[in-house]
Amino acid sequence: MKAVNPRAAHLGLAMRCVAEQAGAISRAGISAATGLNRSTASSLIDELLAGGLVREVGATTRSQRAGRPGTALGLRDDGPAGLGIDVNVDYTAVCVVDLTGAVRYKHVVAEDQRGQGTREVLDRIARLARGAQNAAEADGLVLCGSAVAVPGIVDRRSASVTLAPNLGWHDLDVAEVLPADVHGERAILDNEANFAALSEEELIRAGASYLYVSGQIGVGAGIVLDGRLYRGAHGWSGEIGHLTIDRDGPECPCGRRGCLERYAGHEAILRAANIMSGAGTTLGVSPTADLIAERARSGDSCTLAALAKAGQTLGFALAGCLNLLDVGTIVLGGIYRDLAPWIGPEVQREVRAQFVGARWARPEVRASTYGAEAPALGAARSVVRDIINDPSRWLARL
Amino acid sequence: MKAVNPRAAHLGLAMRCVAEQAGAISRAGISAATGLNRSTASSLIDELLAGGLVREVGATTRSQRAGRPGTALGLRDDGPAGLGIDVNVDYTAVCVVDLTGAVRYKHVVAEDQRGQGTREVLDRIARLARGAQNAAEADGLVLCGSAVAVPGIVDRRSASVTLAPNLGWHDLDVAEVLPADVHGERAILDNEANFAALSEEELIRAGASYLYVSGQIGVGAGIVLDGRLYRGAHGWSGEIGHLTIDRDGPECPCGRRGCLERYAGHEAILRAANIMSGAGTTLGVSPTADLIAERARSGDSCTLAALAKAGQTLGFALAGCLNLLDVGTIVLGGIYRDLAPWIGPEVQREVRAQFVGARWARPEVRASTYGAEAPALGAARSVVRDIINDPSRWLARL
DNA sequence: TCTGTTTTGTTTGTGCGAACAACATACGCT
DNA sequence: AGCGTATGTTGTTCGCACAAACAAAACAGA
Repeated sequence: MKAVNPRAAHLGLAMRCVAEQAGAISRAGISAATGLNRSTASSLIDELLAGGLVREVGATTRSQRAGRPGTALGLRDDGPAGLGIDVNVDYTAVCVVDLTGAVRYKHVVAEDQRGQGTREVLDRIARLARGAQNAAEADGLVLCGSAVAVPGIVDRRSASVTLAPNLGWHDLDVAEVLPADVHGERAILDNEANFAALSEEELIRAGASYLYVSGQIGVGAGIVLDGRLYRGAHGWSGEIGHLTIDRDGPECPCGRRGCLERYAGHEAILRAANIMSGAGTTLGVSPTADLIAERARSGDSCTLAALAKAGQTLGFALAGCLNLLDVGTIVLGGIYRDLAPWIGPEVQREVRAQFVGARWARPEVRASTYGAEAPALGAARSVVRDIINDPSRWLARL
Repeated sequence: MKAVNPRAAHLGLAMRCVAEQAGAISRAGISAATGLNRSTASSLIDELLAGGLVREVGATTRSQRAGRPGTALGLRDDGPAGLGIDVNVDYTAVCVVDLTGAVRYKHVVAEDQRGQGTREVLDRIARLARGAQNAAEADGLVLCGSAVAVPGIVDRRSASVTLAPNLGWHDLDVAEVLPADVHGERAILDNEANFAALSEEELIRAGASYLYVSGQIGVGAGIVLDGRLYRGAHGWSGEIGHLTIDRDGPECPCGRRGCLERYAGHEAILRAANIMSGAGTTLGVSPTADLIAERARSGDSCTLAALAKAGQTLGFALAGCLNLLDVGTIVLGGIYRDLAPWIGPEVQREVRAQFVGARWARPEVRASTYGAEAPALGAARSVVRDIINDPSRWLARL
């Protein structure tokens, strides 16, 4: 229940136009696309230019047509930037993304957090964040906010971690250690799978509905409907790892039986492929995913069979999700991305067999654009996306 | 990509305020709730008063406080009204709802459509609609639009039925026969379960997320997220009837095995309870649901066992949906509403056992507010809700 | 009963932003 | 070179929201 500010709304409108067709739209083009008057569009662009969000990129848009060519507009790559941090069990990743969505800085530290105290982990995060901030400033960027991806349940209001079992965290205020709240804004917190889902820029821009399936130690999903993330009534949406595949299946630590994780989770695949990594301790996610992929490439029949079975079971579960949600696309992320050459076709086949609407439309199954860096990238992008959607907030703080 | 019209947006804002707290809010209250200036709120209300959407209801809002009492505002019950039509296999229902959401006219014709030609069915719909229109006008109302609920797949753009297998319809333009498009607006079309879900006014107003499970011949669901209906990429969301419960289960007409419908669908319950209605032909939905309820009330152990099993299976399937969507509420509609005393507890128990977040939050399982009239009512309400959300469109046509 | 206080609703002026029209500019085409 | 077309800018008008002032209607207290 809030009154609208037309100027702010129109600034966002113009900004989104520039973002969507960067380098290929002029002031007149924005006028045509939005229905605003040409003079109004000019005024809005002036404000965005002065605020350092937009710049005139080319002298001409598209030639070969009669009439005066317009001056093409694009997002500035030296304006505000977003800091994304992904705290995971066996690695921590930071990245900086500019307004155009390009990655300007990236740093990954592979180190298992489980043996360490909370204080040490937080210190490392703070150090990494400061390093990213320094690098960004040296690159002419200004950090305008930060976002942290956590493998667990978060309370977005207080920006604190409610429970992250694999990190041993509960009721922890992560935002407090970050440098980017210098600007007065606290860090945004969210679940890893949710931020990973938000890394698929192209689908979001298209306003698509999709399910981003993230295979890690567990199996989670980020749900994007009509281009917007759906978090659920309590923020626990996408908990597909414990969908029941077979009520008489193997026991799961969660107390139930036959959960999807027991068939298509990371450890389940390792076990089925007879790759038991050192007495039950899981190594870093990507290394072992690489190991599985390597064995599959070399044609190891046991591994291939394990992947086929995992893909089939995953596809079966996802078909159920499709029947409920009718999303157009399924994105395979996390370890599934690297295993997509073997798992993808199985998923696709199973989905098409079980999806009620398969006769009229075929949901697309694709590998995610980014790998392990997806959560950090999605987190950083969601920061700059906030600025693109509502530039007035950024302009207000000069 | 459309420029905003602040006046229209604020008119909608004021209208929603009045709708939400009808009879208990003054101009000053709207100003406080929206942040708009008191004079602006007055101006908006003047426009709504002149347009016949709002009226001054009481002289005073709440006494016992110092200061001049405000004039309470409420929605007019003699303004524009919505026409809702529910075309089902064994009955057709029409109803008229005024701005306040009250049902002003209701008429149900129980007649099996299956033996009849498309033309005859359409003629009956047109006749019912005209009857409703006449009754509404005699009651001082003005129909401002109509909505049709259909058991099948619709194309909302063209407002035509793509496929309704149980009616024998395909690619049919239903809107053309309705009288309410006199006003230039074509009828809105949607799936039965979707409109039924929209009949839960209270939850929508609260902006809640819920799953409306509609038990009919099949089992469907309407998905409402944050107070808005989610229809899916193709408009096929909520097809939970063919979620697989047991891959080795009984065959289903859809070609798969062990679908939910085979366990918790209407016919499945009838069969399990040993109530086979006349050699396989299903009667009207509510009659047989009443029959089941009657037997259950009389303590028939076979029926009670059948209901318990159906509830358990339904709950199992819904728990999976909850893990994916994390909605706060599950609403049991269709035949499940009348059977809720026996099915509800089973569903609730199963959901709490299988829902991952059950330790921290318990999703509510409730029976739907309305029974067989829910789709028609939801359809009619969605018409008036459109006016409440954007009164400027109505005001523009004087 | 009278007065001060508080809240409501209306009136009046002011300023901002958007629409509109007119004009200047730049380019392609003939 | 001249014409047509599309772009960008400038100045004016208009709609809309806001602030301030004022009137009205209660209540509280002397």
